[in-house]
Amino acid sequence: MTRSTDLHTLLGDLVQANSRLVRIAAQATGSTESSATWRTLRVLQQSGPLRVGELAALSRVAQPTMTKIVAGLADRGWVERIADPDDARAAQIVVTPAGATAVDGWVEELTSALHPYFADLTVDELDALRRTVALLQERVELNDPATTDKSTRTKELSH
Amino acid sequence: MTRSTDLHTLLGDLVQANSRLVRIAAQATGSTESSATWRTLRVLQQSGPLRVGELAALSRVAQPTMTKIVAGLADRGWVERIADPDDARAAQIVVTPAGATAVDGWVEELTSALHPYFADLTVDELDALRRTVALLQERVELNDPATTDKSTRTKELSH
DNA sequence: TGATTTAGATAGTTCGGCTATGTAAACTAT
DNA sequence: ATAGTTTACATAGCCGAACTATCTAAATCA
Repeated sequence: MTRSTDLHTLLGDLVQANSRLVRIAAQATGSTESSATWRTLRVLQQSGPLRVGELAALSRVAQPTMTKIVAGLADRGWVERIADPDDARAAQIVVTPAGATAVDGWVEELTSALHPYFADLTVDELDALRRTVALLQERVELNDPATTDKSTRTKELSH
Repeated sequence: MTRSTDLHTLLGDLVQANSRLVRIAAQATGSTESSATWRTLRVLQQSGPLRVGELAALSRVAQPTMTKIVAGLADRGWVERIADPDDARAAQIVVTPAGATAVDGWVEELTSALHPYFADLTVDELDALRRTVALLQERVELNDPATTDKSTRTKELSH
């Protein structure tokens, strides 16, 4: 049905399907905490301690947005600010053990909720899904946004 | 390859990658209109005229949320309410030509923004991506929640 | 030292999500 | 036929997450 040359259509469909997947996940978990919370914790978990500005850039949100998210996380005891001895303006944000437990629990809840939708995949389908996730991670996950120029990504981003 | 335990991880990674993709798309387009707007218009385009309640269910949001979204769309002239002669409580929501133009433009903008990230896919990668999108659509797109029997999904949407 | 740049916090707005509840139409049962 | 119930949607009110603009304070530089 989709033409092989129609990458545009494919990407549009991908985003739409993703959008629906996120809605399903949101409803299925019934989590009172919201997506930005978990997104931020996962970035922190995978990248280690970061400053607010770095975290904002990696998460692709504006700095004041991240300031608020971090404030919320700190309120819940899920992150801590470690003062930077060399720069009194900044602090490293680190995930606490409680934060790690919370995010792990949420991932478990989320994946359990989605599992029924994907429990009966064939081997081929699973393979395609696995390769696509790897692909998306390679292209999209924790890579620097355009503002932080890396010569290895100049080509893609300047297009 | 320890498939069933892998699936959990895979789904978690999928959602996270999706979440990042959506952030990239949001920033790349610089669209002032927001995702719920386009999501709703696309659902309407693909399903034809719907009542607010049907639209909310298909979009997996609460009915008052959809009431607000539809009000915003109507303000912009992108949808219209067609009174139902048989039920004075309800109206069919239809996309106007202006709405169709707007959503098409946004999809074009979005996919153009994402294109550089995926322009250099190999044939195999493209194939995996295409099959995954088809898979996601089958599981997730415009279908009822998991409680609905799979064999009867996809039917009750047309008209 | 004084000026500039940088990191982050505040202020203020908008939007999209939710629940609870109101209202009027449609249905149902007597 | 009407009273009560159910249904469809709107309204009200809350909150989180996103944005821009601006402020403060620290670091850096001339």
